Amino acid sequence: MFKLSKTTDYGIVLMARLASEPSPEPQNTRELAAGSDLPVPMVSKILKALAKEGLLSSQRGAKGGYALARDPEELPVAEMIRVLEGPLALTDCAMGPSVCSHESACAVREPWQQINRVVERALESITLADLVRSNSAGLGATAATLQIDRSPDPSASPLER
Amino acid sequence: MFKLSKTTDYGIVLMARLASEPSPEPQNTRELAAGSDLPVPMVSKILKALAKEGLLSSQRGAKGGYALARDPEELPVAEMIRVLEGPLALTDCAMGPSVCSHESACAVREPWQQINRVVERALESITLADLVRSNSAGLGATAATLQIDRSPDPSASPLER
DNA sequence: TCATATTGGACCTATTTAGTCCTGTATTTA
DNA sequence: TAAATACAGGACTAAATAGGTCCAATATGA
Repeated sequence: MFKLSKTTDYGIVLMARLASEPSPEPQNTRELAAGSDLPVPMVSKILKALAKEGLLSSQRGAKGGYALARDPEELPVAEMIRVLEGPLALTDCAMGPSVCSHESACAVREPWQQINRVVERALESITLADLVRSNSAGLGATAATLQIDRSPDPSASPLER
Repeated sequence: MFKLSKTTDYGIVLMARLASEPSPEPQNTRELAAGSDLPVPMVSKILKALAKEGLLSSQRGAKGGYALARDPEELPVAEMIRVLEGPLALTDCAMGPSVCSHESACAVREPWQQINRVVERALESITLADLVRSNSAGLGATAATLQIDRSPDPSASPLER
C-alpha cells in the first residue's frame, strides 16, 4: 500500500517524544507507551530495535530507560526508516545490482532508481529535530517545497548532499 | 517494507512498454507478458485493473488488446501508483482527518503530512513519458535533484504546482 | 536482596500479497 | 453464422508479512 509500517510510524513518534522532552534521565517503556497511547509490548519491541541499532541508548535496571543516542539535528528521517523498515528501496532494482531477476530485460530500471533517489533525498533532508520543531513552533508556515531540477548542473541545489 | 508492490511495479513496467512502442494496434496480454517476462495471469489481472481505472483502453475480441488511454506526458507516476496501490499516504494521518485514532494525541502529525506532500510532489512531477524517455535516450545525465526549500516564499520553486 | 527495567527470544494470528483459474461476454474473420 | 480470439469479472489458494503478546534471563539501583 506504499505506506510505512506501524512499527516505523510508532518508532518515529517515540523518537520525537524523546527529542521534544530532553532530560538527563532516561525514560522507561511504560512512560513512553502511556505518553503516546500505544500498547506497552509493542513499544518495548520498537525501543529494543532502536537501541540495538544505536539510535537510542539504553540503561537497565531501576531508574533505567531509553534516551536519544544522537543529536536530533543530525538524525534524518531516512535513517530512522532504514533502521525500522529496512533499506529505502521503492523497487527491487533500487536495492542494488542483481537483486531483481528481470534486471537485464527491464526497460524502466534507470528511471526507477532516479525516482528512488529523489524520495530518499527528501527523507534524508528532514531531521528528527525538524519534526519536533515544526510541531511546537510553526514551521508549518514555511512550507517545504520540492523541485525536480532537470538541469545538468547539480550545483544549483544548495541542500544537495 | 516501504516499497511498492509487485503489482504496481509490473504495472508501471507494462505501461512503459506500451508508451515506448506507440502503435495504432492494441497489444494483447500475451504479447505484453512475453515482452516483459512476466506470468500471463498476473499481467492480465494488472491490465484489467488499469483499464478499469481508465489508464488503458481495451478492445475485446480478435485483434483486441490494450492501448494507452492517455497522453504519457500528462500521466504522472503518482497517478499510476494511486490506481494500483491506493492512496499515496505514508502514514494514516496523511490520508485524511480522523483516519488515525491517535490523531489528537499525536505530536508529529503535521510534519508527517509535510513529508508526505514532499514525496507525493516528487512522484507527481515525473510522468510516464519521462520514464521511457530517460531509458532510450540519456536523461540519466540530467540528474534529478531535489531540494527542500524552507524559505517562506514558495514562488522560488519554478516547478511547484 | 528485592524491586525495577531492559534484553533476547519465541510465539501466534490476521491481513496482505502474489499468483492461479474459470466462466462469461464482446469482437473479428472466415 | 460459426469459430476463434481476447477482455471482464470473479473466486480461490498459498505464502509472506505485519501486528501484537508473552516469558525467562540479565543488569542496576536502593
